[in-house]
Amino acid sequence: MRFTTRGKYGLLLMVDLARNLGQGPIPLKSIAERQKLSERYLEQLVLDLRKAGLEKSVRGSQGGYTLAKSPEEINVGDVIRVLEGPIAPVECENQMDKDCCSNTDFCINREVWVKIRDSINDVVDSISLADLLSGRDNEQEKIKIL
Amino acid sequence: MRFTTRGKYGLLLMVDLARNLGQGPIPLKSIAERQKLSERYLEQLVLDLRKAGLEKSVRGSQGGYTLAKSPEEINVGDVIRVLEGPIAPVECENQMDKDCCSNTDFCINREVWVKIRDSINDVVDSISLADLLSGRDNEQEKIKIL
DNA sequence: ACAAATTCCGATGGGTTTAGTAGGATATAA
DNA sequence: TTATATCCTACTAAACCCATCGGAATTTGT
Repeated sequence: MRFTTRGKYGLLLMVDLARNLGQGPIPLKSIAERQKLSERYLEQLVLDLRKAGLEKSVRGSQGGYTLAKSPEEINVGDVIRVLEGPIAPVECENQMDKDCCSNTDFCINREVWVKIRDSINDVVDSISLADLLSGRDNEQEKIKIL
Repeated sequence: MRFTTRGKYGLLLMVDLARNLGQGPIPLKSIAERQKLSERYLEQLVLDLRKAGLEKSVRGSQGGYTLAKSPEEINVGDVIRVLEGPIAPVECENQMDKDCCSNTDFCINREVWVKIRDSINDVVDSISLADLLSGRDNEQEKIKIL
């Protein structure tokens, strides 16, 4: 039950952009260096993020990327779903919302998968890039861990 | 973000055993037929489930498997963690509970991964095999979907 | 004693996915 | 015109998933 590096790196990328807001377009090279990731691999991620309307790009020398919206308006869930696809803990996603197969054991278990899906979506949709930068919940988190 | 078929099939297997409780040991062959799964593949899953103490086996003719505990005492989370390993949405699990790397962007994002992990564990630990059989939450679920 | 059923266990293999790398086209600033 | 970047597609090595296979060990029934 893992996200791939697409989601992991993509969120790093977006947080980096959010932190460097207002400095003009940020070239991928500098992000790759700061985050110690492959620039070439990040290229593929930003491509999807831009197409999804989460980033804007400026081509050519002095070019780079900026967030297309403010950090408050971009949720972690937006980023992750673009890079990882829709969150669905088991296959049969298209039917996960339907009452399609109510007499099999799979659909007895469907309750489990639906609840997992919903809980993950709730978490990622409740955290914005701005939240991450401000560390809003970090203290709660530390209390919980200790 | 998917579980593998191990978790999916394993839960089917356990629900099947729970349903056929009190009928003596259930041979894998009959489970495989009912659930339309490969008996050979299920073999590998029950091996782990038995070693983890969730099932008991009886070898030889007329043998099979039974739940090692009552369906009320077995949570979905028990089953899934045995078959899929610990729930951890990104790598670095061993350190996910520690305050190990507080100055990197990864650990700014750690808040996200920790919350996802906890929310999944909360869901799967709150549902027992007995809950699934009784369909306790199914009505809530249908209301939510419609 | 023997045959059938069944679990136990390790090895192997084909297909898919992941995590990049590579090549080259296009656009822009200086 | 050169250097810097993004854009886009194709490729690849390694890992992982989903089984299948062969055969040993155990138990019941005849």
